Amino acid sequence: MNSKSFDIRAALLKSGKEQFLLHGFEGASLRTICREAGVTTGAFYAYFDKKDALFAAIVEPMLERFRVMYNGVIGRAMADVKNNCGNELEAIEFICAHRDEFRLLFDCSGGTRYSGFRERLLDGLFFPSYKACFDSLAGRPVDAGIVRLFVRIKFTQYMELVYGGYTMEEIRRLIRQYAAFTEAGYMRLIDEIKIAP
Amino acid sequence: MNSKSFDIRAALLKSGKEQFLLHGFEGASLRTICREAGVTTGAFYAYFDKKDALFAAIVEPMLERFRVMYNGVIGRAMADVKNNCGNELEAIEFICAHRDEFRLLFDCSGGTRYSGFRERLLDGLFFPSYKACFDSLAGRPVDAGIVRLFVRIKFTQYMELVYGGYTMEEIRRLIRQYAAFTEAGYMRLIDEIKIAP
Amino acid sequence: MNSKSFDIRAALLKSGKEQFLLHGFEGASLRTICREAGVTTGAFYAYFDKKDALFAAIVEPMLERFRVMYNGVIGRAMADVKNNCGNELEAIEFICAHRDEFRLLFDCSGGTRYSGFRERLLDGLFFPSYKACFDSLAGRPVDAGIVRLFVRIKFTQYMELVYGGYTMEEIRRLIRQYAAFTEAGYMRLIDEIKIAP
Amino acid sequence: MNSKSFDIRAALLKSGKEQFLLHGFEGASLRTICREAGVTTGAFYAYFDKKDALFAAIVEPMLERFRVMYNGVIGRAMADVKNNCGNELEAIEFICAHRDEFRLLFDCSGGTRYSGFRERLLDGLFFPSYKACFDSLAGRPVDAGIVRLFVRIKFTQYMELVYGGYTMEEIRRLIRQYAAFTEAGYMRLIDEIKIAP
DNA sequence: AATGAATGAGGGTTCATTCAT
DNA sequence: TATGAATGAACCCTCATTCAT
Repeated sequence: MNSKSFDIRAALLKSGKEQFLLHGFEGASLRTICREAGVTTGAFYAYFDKKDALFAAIVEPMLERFRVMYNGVIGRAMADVKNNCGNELEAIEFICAHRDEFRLLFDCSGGTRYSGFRERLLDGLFFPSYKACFDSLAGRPVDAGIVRLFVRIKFTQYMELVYGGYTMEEIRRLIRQYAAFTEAGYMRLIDEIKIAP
Repeated sequence: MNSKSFDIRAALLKSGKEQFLLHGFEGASLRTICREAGVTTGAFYAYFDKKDALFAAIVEPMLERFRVMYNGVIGRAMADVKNNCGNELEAIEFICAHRDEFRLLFDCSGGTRYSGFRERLLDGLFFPSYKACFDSLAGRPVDAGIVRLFVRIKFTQYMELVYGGYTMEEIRRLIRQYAAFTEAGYMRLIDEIKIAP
Repeated sequence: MNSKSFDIRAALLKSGKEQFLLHGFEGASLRTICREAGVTTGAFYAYFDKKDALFAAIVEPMLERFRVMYNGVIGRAMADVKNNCGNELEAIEFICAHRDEFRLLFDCSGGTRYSGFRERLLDGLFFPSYKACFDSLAGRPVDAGIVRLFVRIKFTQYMELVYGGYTMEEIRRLIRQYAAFTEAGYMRLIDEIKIAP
Repeated sequence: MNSKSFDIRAALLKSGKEQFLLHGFEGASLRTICREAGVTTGAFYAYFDKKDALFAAIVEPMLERFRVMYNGVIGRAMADVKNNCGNELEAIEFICAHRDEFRLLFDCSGGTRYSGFRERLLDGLFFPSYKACFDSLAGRPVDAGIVRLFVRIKFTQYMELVYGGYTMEEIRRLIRQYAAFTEAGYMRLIDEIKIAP
């Protein structure tokens, strides 16, 4: 792969990302993607098998690292659930650094192999790990519904930060400010989990 | 408009809502919509100018009432910001009662004039009214960023409830339960808004 | 279906038959078929689901009658195997009357649901019925290989008549002339089948 | 042409033959042919002008020898038309030895310059030589139709043997067996040619 | 001699929209 | 008012062929 083909591949990834974000996977036109990349439609298929492969190539490199990272974060969060703020910040920073890719996965992946990614992530990855975390904290199985809701709300809150149009610097500040809002309530939730059935 | 035309129009609105929810605006086929409504494609254009007009006709009646209602809610919330929980519950009940239409606007409106509805709602409607509310409470302009975040987070929390598959009864219970989590922090936020620059 | 749509359907069947015969099913272009029929490509799909459905619509009506007729022919041939010449003439006349459709099925059906039609016809329909016929004549199971060969050769001979560019009148004459050639040998084959192991 | 070019050319001929047999000339992909040959698409055009030239290069060497051989066979058949069975066996053996190439010409040549090869072979080569043979035997012009039919039927019979999945040994045996069927009738045909107008 | 990226037309198919009836 | 056939552009994708390297 010489530097020119690298450029074309990169240009396709770039315009693909743009078009998928604008119109969703199915709504985006390969012709437009190619035109924006300064390439004919035929050339596309020298780089990607199908439309779906372009989408995958945009998100997969990030996903690889996300999977690795998330396992580390969740491990540490399990070990120290009260002070998992630092760990979560790490995760948020990662997501912020790849906010486009996550938006692709959440909102623009209909018709790809990643369709339903958000639900699988929440119910298949975040929920089980948080459930285990809370169960361990409470010393007993806590209500699944409340955990599920907690996970989804926590997650969407972070997504608001990510998609709110803030810079990473602003996000760091907002999280600090917001901690004032959540910490007191968070402590109460932990207590309630420990006490209530 | 006789009763038959009314039926056809209603059938188109119904099947349009179904198909838009299933496949999004751009993904939905007008032919399928017409077939499901038991109507020919030609007949469609006797009732609606274009595909987009069908979408608008589905959401607009609800939007009219929502705008009216929201102005009422925000007025009362302004008057009693500490106990706006009841007011918000009214709004949530409205959204729950029209959750399909809101989901159309949030997740299925790409390609319509309502594309980006969520952002416009948050930044153009909710944010200004909450900002005014908080400014009035604090007696001075409070930090716009923290208000904007507050609005977005509060909103997404409610949306999780609305789209979490809960019944209205469960939602009421969850909001009460969840209040344990938010109240303490909420009070602190109010304090901070009152005190901090 | 008004007379105009009937015309278009008929025109599509006609130009489809022509193009499929010229270039085979896969080699034929739907755009060309439509152009020859004086119709846009989009219109095609008002009459046929897919390219394959056009092919099916061309051959299926004839096939229906062929199946019925063949069962009749084979029944009579079984009853009077020595003088089945008349029966076979009936079959040949039918095939001649639909020689284009048979050529489609034999030589131009790659890629359609009828792919391999010739082999299925010979091995699945003609062979079993001739085998039964010969077994009954000989009073014992005759060699399957010789029957299979007999069937295939007999069949291809007839196909030569059909595809030889002869008129039906010429074919009748040739079959009569040709009978002089085959009859003597045919008698010997029957004898051999009766005697040999 | 060094040995490497020879290898590449040979590899292209080999994979070309395979792909043309599998998918027909038009259905076969030049890219696949090149990939199977372990060669880039660009390299192909160092050896062949166009796709069609590859097809020609596959069948032409065999065709050259076939034409030479056929002229010899027909010469001897002319000299001894009654016992031309041995001569024909020679032709069949040749075809068997190159059955792939003949199948390319008969069934896979649509779109090449050899399209319609079978008809040209029968009407342009076999028919005239058999016609001359029979005219000479009868001492006068015999009916062209009956000769044409004779040629076509004889040919298709042999082709059934060649493509029936038999070994050369089996084919020899079947021809002997089948002679029982044809000989008697064949004699009558000769007589008829000699006598009838 | 050989590469393989790039072309651009064409493949089958679906689409929102129009219009003669 | 209502039809539904017809349009023609656009969809994703594959093709034989070319050409700068």
